[in-house]
Amino acid sequence: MTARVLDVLGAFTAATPELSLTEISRRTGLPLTTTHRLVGELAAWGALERGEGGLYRVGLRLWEVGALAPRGLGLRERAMPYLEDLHEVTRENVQLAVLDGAEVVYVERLAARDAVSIRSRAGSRLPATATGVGLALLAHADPEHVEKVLAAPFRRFTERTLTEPDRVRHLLGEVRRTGVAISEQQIEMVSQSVGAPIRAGQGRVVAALSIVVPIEANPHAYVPAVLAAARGISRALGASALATQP
Amino acid sequence: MTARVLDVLGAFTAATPELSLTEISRRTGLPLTTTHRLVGELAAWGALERGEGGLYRVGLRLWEVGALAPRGLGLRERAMPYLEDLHEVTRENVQLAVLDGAEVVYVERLAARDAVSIRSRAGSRLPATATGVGLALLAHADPEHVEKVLAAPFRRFTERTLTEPDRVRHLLGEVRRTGVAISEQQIEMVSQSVGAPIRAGQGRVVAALSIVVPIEANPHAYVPAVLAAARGISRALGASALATQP
DNA sequence: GACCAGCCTTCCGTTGTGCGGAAGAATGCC
DNA sequence: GGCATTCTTCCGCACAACGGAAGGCTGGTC
Repeated sequence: MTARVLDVLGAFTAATPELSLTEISRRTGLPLTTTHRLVGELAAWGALERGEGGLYRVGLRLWEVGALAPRGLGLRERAMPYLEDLHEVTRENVQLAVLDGAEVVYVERLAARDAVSIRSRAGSRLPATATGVGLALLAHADPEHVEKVLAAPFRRFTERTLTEPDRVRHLLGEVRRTGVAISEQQIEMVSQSVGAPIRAGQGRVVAALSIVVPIEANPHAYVPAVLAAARGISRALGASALATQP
Repeated sequence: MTARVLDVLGAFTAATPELSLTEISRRTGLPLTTTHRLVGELAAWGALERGEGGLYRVGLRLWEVGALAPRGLGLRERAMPYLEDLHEVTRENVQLAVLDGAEVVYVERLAARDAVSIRSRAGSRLPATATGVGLALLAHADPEHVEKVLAAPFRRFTERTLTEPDRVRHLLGEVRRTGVAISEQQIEMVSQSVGAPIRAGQGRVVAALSIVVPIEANPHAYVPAVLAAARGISRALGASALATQP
């Protein structure tokens, strides 16, 4: 029955953070009565909250428990000073992400006012092969895992989105050599990103950061600043036993 | 049985973000077999993750769902530019919090390198009456709710921590008049905070921000900057129907 | 190398808790 | 006022969750 509780929580998305009881029932496929009961129990604990209009939303208590995730806010807490430095120095969007299967999950995103707009937000996911952070993470991931990722279907956003496994393998080799991943126009035609891996104890790559700049900009100009921030965070994590990815 | 699943999640704390199976069983009072089964189901979904040493921790998937909480990351996402402005201009610690019962929950905290150290982190809680953000929130809360809060036992941190209901009532009146809450030496003897309410659609107070400075500083000097940031965030939230507190 | 303590995993008989259809209340729209 | 939709409550039923027992695994001690 645990699965049902989690299905209810999984019904909420970034696009629809507030749902009616009936809508939750529809999305989870559970009978209305069952949904009513589960939602009531989740609300009593604080995992869900009910607004004035009768719509349910994720509650503060769940956010608090979620905030204990070492790979979530735990990571961003320690990375934050370096992200802010990079953000201040470059005046561009800065992102921090971890690998989860074939996707990256954005743990933090510092948007810049006049910068090119980006579609990620904290908590959102994108395919690893289509992002600077993802390429930086895959370049240092277990080769078996990389092959699994490349064997799965690719998701396309623009005509520049990578879709051939061999091109990705080649690019990952370049990333390993240069230490940075440059991803051009894969998500939006107007932007590119420069990503670098972040290491924790024993040198394992546990996260990546990237800066997102307009396609007209020279990405190589940002490489020193991105690498400096990534190294700063890596040093900050050096004493921590933050676990590696699968 | 929903309660058991949530009890398992509730076993994790900021002090102990990683737990063994036996420890989870101990903390929740559940038999080992039951704990094993529930933890396995939570891990299969991604709400928990198991590290190499066999310890469990809150998983990314739960953080992602938690990130959908409008009163959590939803709020901070929109507040962030103003928090960063305040942070940059003042070079002090900046916090964003919401009221939950008799406590405030910190949704964001921007620490400053050379600033007085503070004990809150995103996801942590403190009594509302003992903090700048809490006083700013209570000043504009439903009077019945305020009386409930004042009727409960007070938690003391320093000899300056407020513990008399009448003094709090008086102070809340001042906060309503001046628009800001100054909380001196209530949590740590070396610091004080300046808090201001943040309003959403229809003028309801839904959150508060504060700046934490050394006790030697003149708190009134920060009032204009704090109010400006609070008003900026309030305007940013004006178009949103972010719900009010209970 | 043997032994022990502590932790974790698997099995399986038992039972009580979760299930969900039915009926009705509430709300908003025409 | 009638209707459609959503939400709430009741309660008989059955099966999925329960958890003790047994055993495996690991690391430390002698």
